[in-house]
Amino acid sequence: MARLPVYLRALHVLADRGIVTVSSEELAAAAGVNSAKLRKDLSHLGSYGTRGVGYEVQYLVYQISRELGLTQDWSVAIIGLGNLGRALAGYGGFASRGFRMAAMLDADPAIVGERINGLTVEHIDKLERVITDCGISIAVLAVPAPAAQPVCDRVVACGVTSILNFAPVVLTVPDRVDVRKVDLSIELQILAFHEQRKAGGPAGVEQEYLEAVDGP
Amino acid sequence: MARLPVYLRALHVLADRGIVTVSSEELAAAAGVNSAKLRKDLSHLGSYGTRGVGYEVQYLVYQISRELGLTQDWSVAIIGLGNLGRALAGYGGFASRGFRMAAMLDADPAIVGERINGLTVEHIDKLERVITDCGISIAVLAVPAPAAQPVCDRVVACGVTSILNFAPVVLTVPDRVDVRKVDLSIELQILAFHEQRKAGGPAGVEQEYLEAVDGP
DNA sequence: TCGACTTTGTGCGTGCGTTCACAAGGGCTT
DNA sequence: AAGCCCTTGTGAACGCACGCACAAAGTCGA
Repeated sequence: MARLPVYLRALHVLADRGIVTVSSEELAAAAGVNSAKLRKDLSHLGSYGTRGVGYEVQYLVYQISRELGLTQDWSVAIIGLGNLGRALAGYGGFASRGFRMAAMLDADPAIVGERINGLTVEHIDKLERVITDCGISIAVLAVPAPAAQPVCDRVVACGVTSILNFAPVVLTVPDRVDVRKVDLSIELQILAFHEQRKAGGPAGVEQEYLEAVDGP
Repeated sequence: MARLPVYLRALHVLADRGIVTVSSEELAAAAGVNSAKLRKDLSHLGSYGTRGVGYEVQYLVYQISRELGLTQDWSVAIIGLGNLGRALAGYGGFASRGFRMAAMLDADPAIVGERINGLTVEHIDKLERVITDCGISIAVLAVPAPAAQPVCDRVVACGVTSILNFAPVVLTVPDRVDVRKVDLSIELQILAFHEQRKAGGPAGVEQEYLEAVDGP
């Protein structure tokens, strides 16, 4: 389930506060979901709660981490070290969750060779060798839109089966490969949509289009 | 619908290629969705297709833009100009879609006063004035986790009703406010989950936990 | 030891989104 | 002008996820 990471983060916060036990009601509130939904989610992992008491925080952290595969380390490659790639490279939330930044690749000669977060940026020509040598299992694509599909194809050819794509394109991959997409522009557009509805829905109709195309 | 921006982007690509007309089948393939779903989505906007022919690309671009509220300009404030905030400030996909970067705010004295993308970073103490003066309707939060909720509260108090949150916390807001969350760490965790399932599911059970806690 | 209280785990009804399949409708050819 | 063919728009079935509400179960106090 896609909600497990949210629960996990809430549990980490509770653990840091020294809280030992938590009820489904409390945890659900912290995670921003319905308590019945949370209990059903957790029950799919097994019966880890104690009736009348709740869930033991540390134990639940471990169980969810194991379910998510965070008890083992995953080697991640960042491809494209522009503004966004650098932000990702410096993002602390990765290393603390079992993700190891293992390689950085870029096509720009001005960027290749630079050291970011203790890693040297390699040229993308070495992609195949770097991915194989570093045992990369997850690739993060922060490249320009036109480069995304070609780079994706090369990465997949190396055996990578998980891709996090920040480029605003729909990637085509074999069935065995998982792709998750983060599109910053789309998020803003969805907000604009709701914002507009609050303001009273789309203004103008056919007339407006004709004016926009032909002039008034 | 959350898919409209995807359709819109696909249509822009088609328009750039000089394509005048597109069938639901083709557009659906370009957007990576089922053709029936696409037709149903579009029919909710009105009957903009021609049976036997398809949809006129330019006309559809306009209709979707209008539905999404992209025919008017939205003023966006970026709060937090760390690595991620800078990446967002420099992201070209915003300006080209009717979003205007109107203000930048940060708490770090080393960052305040800096010019990024033609805008001067203001101190967060001026948040209320800047948001009011610039007519901000959408706020982008790229601040550290502990700062997110307080900043969010201040922004909401200024009348902003759309927030794009990059901080890894669950924001509490009044009902009238829309919040969209982008959590980079969660995306990676979901990929790790699927990656692990491909590799044969979670390894080890109870024994592993006891070892992790108590030592072997 | 027993009873009352608390909290988990889950069966069931509901509502939404997806998809198939087809009828309605417009263009193109003859 | 008429018929064929293509594509849209949509009715209906399916499946899934959500949430209510309750029984099972375990704890705590007397």
